[in-house]
Amino acid sequence: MTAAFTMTHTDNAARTGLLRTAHGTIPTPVFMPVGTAGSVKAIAPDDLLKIGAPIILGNAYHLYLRPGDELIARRGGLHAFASWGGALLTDSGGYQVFSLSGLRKITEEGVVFRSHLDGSCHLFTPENTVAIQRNLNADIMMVLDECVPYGADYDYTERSTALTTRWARRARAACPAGGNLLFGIVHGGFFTDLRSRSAEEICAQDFDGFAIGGLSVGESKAEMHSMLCHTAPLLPQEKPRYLMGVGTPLDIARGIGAGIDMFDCVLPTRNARNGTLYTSLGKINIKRKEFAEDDSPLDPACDCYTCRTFSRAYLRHLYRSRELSAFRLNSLHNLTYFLQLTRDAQKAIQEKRFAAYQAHIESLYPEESAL
RNA sequence: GGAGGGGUUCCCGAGUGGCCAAAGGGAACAGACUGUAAAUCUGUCGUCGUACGACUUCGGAGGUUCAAAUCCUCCCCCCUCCA
Repeated sequence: MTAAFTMTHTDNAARTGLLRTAHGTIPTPVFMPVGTAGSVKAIAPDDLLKIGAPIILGNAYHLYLRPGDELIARRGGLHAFASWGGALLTDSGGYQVFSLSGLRKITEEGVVFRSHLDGSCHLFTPENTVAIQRNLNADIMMVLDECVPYGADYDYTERSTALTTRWARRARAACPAGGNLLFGIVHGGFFTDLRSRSAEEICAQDFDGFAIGGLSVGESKAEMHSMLCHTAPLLPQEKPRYLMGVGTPLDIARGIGAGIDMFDCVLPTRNARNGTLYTSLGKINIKRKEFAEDDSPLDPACDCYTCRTFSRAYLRHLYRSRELSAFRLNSLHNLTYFLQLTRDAQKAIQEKRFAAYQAHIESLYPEESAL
């Protein structure tokens, strides 16, 4: 069986590669738009194709609750149900352990959630989250983990990370190898020795790729960066590396510099819906008065439909008027920007000039770049 | 002509003696958002001042009172009903 991942170029720690899935081969580094409920909010699959998204995310927790993973399975899986021909990665619900912390209880067996939709109780285990993700037919599945909250003390983090490791073994055991890819997740909070131990224990298992979890949970840029730089080199070279939930363009550029291959984040789509847009000139808030009569394109360097067609003044008007097209046009642009960012990074790595490229991105986000 | 109701800070609107620079909503102006409980949330929103504070404001003019958006008098304007 051919390996799922092939590294193609390197430039110091940064690398490019090809990730083979049942729904296409993905050039890395890659940014994966988030489509929690089986839809990248405000964006249809044909738009995703046009902007060159090879893979998107779904979420096991949300899709299990509604409409139900078995209902989706009866329709041929999430690709068929959502008419998405590209690759799919699903999160196990581990992030919801963190984000819905008021609605769940963690035990050795798994996590009991009270549904945020109707309050009903549901048990998520390493085994059934794999089963749910297989019902969805995700090309890449994630093991159930606990995303440790920022500020957790050493003792809590050590116990949580050990539990995530035991869960990872159970998930691997519950999932036949050779089908859908399964990724393990390294935790350890903000303690380097726990990150090292987690990496050792997770990477000793036969996963198809390895993720770094528990970053971008409220810590400073400096803390995140130092934890990333500690952890990324501990992951196997020959497997894909995925930095979960990250991040800003700057975070992504730094992640690539640290040897990460895959990223996902709600930022481009959520911020698009909240009026913050990423451009080749930096971040702008389209709501601002200064754009009221600005007839220039949103981003003169971008060739997305939004930038080719509309002025900043019009986009501001759409946003302020609560026109639904604002969500689509803004999301289309932001996703284009994030996807282009990783494509540009691929090119820079191939041409051995990634350091300069990263420096360029740093210069666009000066207020974030201090370390 | 008669009877009644009403004019509040950009808009709507609460407030009927002091706790009122005046609820609440909207608009406006900023900011946040990182494996999505998010078309969400936060701040500012009379003037000056970093702030304590000072000053001006509740249709207009006068008055009562230690104190008035609130009570009294007159005036201006708006709405409803009856003739």
